[in-house]
Amino acid sequence: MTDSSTPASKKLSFKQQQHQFREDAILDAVNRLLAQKGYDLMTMDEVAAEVGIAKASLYKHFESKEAVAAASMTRFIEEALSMTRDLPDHMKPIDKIKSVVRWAVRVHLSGTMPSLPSTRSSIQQTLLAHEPYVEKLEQLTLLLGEWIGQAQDSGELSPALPGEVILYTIYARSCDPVADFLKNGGAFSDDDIVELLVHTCFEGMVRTPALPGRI
Amino acid sequence: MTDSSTPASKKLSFKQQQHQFREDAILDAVNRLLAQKGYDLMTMDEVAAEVGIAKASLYKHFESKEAVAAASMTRFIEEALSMTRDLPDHMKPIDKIKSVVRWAVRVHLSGTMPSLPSTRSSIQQTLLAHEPYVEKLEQLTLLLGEWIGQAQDSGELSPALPGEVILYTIYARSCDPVADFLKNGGAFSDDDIVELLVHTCFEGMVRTPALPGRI
DNA sequence: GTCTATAAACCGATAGAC
DNA sequence: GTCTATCGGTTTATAGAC
Repeated sequence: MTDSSTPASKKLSFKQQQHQFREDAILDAVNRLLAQKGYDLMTMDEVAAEVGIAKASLYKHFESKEAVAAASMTRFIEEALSMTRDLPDHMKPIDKIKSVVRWAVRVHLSGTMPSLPSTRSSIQQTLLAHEPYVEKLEQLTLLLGEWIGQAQDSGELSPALPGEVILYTIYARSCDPVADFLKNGGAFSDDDIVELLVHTCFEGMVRTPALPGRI
Repeated sequence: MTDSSTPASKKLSFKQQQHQFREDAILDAVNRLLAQKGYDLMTMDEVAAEVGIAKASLYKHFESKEAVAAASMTRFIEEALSMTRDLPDHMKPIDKIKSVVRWAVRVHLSGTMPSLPSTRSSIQQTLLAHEPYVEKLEQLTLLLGEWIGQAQDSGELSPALPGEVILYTIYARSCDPVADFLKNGGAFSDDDIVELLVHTCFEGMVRTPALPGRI
């Protein structure tokens, strides 16, 4: 179904290209709907309507609602992983970590962040049983964990905080509802919101002595 | 329906007491289910089963699922407001604010925090049209806004941060999924989790010069 | 593969007996 | 007010024609 491996040829046939294009369109729609309404409120009728095909056609590409959501989330994690791996080597660990959060908040604001860390979604356990997703997530966690350790060793992140706390906080801030509230308020640009969130995430809200006038 | 005003008598009749008791039991169940699964995944069958009555009886007390959820949320906000108002006057504004967050995280960890700031829940707009809820929420916001301003004036909170950002962050941290992750991890006690969350919320995750050994 | 039409399950809400 | 039984609507998933 999602098998795009064609051993002995670099180019895909026209039919395969069309198939791949259609599947990408489906995943785009799912991604958008997951960001807007979350898994439970998203219906397959909506997905089909947004793609512009019949619902039955949808089930020729993916065998269930859970499967299509898992595929969408997996594609998203792959993007996050590839973005993270592409960060230049010369950056300091703390700046790499901040870049990841910055990227995630920006994606969130653009309305294409599937609601990841919602313990209250019925897809959570399905996702944790979906190996491609878990695998990529573990690789991302490994990479971030390394940088967190380095940043703690160099004193850029607090060594007194358990690594898991920092890791979970980074993941959680990527879907922080504060971004939605501020965007709905309309008083700030997306760039402002990103910087405000990254600041409160890493520096907190207390007065820091080294602060200049603005933030 | 929720009319408990009996003008000329301090005591409620037995029937009224029983009615009130039953309604409290319903709201308790709704509160628990809202915390566990959120509004959309909560079913009226579950609520009825948890209370131990038939679903039709539920509808004698509340006219709809939306109404019963709104009543539960309103009762919760009233508790938060009353807890906030009861904070001793001699406390510094920053400590009052921290106390509110501490209380909220503790409630969250106890499994009785209805999922408030979920922009992706279908009850959000219903709630904002429910006057008793909005009224209490505004009073709470007013109180917190005052303390935030005072804490910024005295330099305990960063004056460079817009007040709305601090306010929204306080609300958001009360339902932070990080608490769930850490609790599921099992490596920390509830007290530990509360302190870790409050710390990252106010002090951030960077190394603060004034830090002693632990946190 | 795509469509229309429909089955099967679930859920919010109600009817009517007691 | 509480119950059982059921309606009406929605949603996931599929059958079958093209």
